[in-house]
Amino acid sequence: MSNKVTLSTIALELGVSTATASLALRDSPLVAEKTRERIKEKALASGYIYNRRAASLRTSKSDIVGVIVRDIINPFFAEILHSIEDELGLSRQQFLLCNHGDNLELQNNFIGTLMQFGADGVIISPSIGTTVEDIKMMEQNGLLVSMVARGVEGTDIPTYLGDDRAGFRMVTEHLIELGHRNIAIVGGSTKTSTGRERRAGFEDAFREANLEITNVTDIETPYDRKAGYQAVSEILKLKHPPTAIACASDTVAIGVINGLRHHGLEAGRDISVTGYDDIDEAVISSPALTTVADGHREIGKRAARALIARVKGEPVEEGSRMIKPQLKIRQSTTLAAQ
Amino acid sequence: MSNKVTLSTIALELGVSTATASLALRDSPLVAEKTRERIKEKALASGYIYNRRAASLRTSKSDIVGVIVRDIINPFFAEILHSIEDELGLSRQQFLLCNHGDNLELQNNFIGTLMQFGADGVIISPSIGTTVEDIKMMEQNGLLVSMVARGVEGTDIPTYLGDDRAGFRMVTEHLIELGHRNIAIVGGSTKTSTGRERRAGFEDAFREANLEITNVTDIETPYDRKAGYQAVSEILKLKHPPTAIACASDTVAIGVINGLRHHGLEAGRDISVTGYDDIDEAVISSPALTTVADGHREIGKRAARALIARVKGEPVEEGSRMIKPQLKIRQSTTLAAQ
DNA sequence: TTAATATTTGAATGCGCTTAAATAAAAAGA
DNA sequence: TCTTTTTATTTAAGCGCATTCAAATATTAA
Repeated sequence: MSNKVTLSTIALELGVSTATASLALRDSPLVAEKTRERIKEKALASGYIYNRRAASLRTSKSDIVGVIVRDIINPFFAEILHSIEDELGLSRQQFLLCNHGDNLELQNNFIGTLMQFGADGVIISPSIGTTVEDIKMMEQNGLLVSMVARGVEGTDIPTYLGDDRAGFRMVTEHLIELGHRNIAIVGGSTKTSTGRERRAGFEDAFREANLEITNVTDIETPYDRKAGYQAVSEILKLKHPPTAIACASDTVAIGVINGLRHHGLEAGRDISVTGYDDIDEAVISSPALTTVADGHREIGKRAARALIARVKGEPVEEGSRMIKPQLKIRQSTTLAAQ
Repeated sequence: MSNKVTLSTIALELGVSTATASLALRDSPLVAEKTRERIKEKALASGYIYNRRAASLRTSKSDIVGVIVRDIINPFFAEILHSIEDELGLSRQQFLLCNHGDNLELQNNFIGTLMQFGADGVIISPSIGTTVEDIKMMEQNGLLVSMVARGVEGTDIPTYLGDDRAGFRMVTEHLIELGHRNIAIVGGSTKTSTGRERRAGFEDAFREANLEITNVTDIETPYDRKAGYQAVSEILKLKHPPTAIACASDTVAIGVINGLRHHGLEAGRDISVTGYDDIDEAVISSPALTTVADGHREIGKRAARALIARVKGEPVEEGSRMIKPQLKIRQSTTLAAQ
């Protein structure tokens, strides 16, 4: 183990001051070109490693941000994380990750840890139960915030969302056009704004079509395949089973499709199933999923950009913080059986 | 923004030294009970936040480790990450994540960054091309290493792997028993040890059964659904299409199943398909996937534990670093058509 | 040649914490 | 009462870097 080489090691060996060395390594114009080269060369040759902790202690900037999502196993969040990662990489920020799993305590513990690390900020898809006070507390402690996919009412923190109401209205309209009147909703929770918005979009579509909602089964589940799979048996037990199932996410929809198949039913032929999100998998699953592209990668990117801007003290890019959804009609929906 | 309250703020207000305050907050027996309580109370009341950067500068321990995997979008790694996260949480370590995507440069850049942050160690599933020197360099710079899912030949760094050779032999034996002789292999790369091991296991099974391998198509692809989906058309074009497709991962297998369905073929009826890994999704996909449980969550857990032990200076738990695989026979395999 | 200005470097300081060594205070023993 | 032990607290010295600000040197103008 080579003895640690620090700035002063280099400075000493070269007979300059640490100040000069520091400035040289950061390409300051205050230091002569020749000196700079000598210093940089020496640093490289002696295996110098910049100590960010020391620098950070001095500058009170850490180049660390927190990323908090519900669960990275969910492709929705995994894909968002990817776009965040890309964006952070561009400005050389690293991130500490936390899956809160809608456990508020876990989330807030992690936030405390972020503050201890002197994180510059946090990109968060907040847990159910997160309050305005939680957010305020972060900002007061120097943790800049940017929110993604879920918001918290009553703050003006940059928050990037899909337009769930509009999106869910779109799928519902599509199903109505196909003749479906008895539609089950599977997945999500009315404890989240997202869940409520989707329900509202559903009702919008019916109202717009001058139809009464006579028969709606609403099953709240987690956003995963298994939940969708299991919901099927519940649905098929109903006195009047639906002719279409509108899911709150693609993962749920894929679970539903598999569950139906288990019961001998094929989505897109015997029954219609829609997803939501348009994850990578949607287009290659079978049948290819009719779903809504909610721009989740885009909101991830924008949330990251907003945070970076805030950290740099730049103004946050103007423009809508809500992404327009797009209906993707594929093979999992079909005409309602008469 | 309240002015920063530090140890010395508290010490000053209470008329004690910062040393006492520091010791008190960490429950040192060196400080009187009454004093400790006073200090803790004050700290709480004044909103004191422990500054880890300062502490870390002093102690040269950061409580940060790096986690490097190929791609977190892959459920195999996402599930491994989860078990790592759980394990790290138990000893209050945070992690910086990096998806290298088999880009060596990206990986090594990140490793450099970890050193700058003074990370205690790194849990890595190394990129293709990682050399023994790369690993040595990390250790020499104080970055303790523990490897998972992939190894690097020629080091005695704790490395936790599935037994891919044994596992792939198991699926192959299963397929042979079902009467399959013309089996295609899809996914993976012989550039990785994993890829080579699987191929060896495949050959083991044939040799053991005293069969010649007369007809094997080996398609190297990334480990994702799309790759599996696309490989199908290639396979179906063959003069002698296989009666079974053994995939290198469950994700590939699911892609293959969907691809087959696109061509009107149903896995588990017209053709057999096997996966590998036994990710959560395997059991609820349809048909439920015949696959090998390779204990990936377990190796994640063990790799994390090993690293933690090393960081604490404790001996690394003894015992095998290779997990015994287990064959999971489900519905995606069936007798070979005559 | 001198004065004025621009360029380059160095010494000192502090960021907030930990820790070994030193000191002070209290308790116990003689 | 005076030591000796024991217990409680403080002093002081960094950890490695960035950042004034003043000093030294080089450059130009007068």
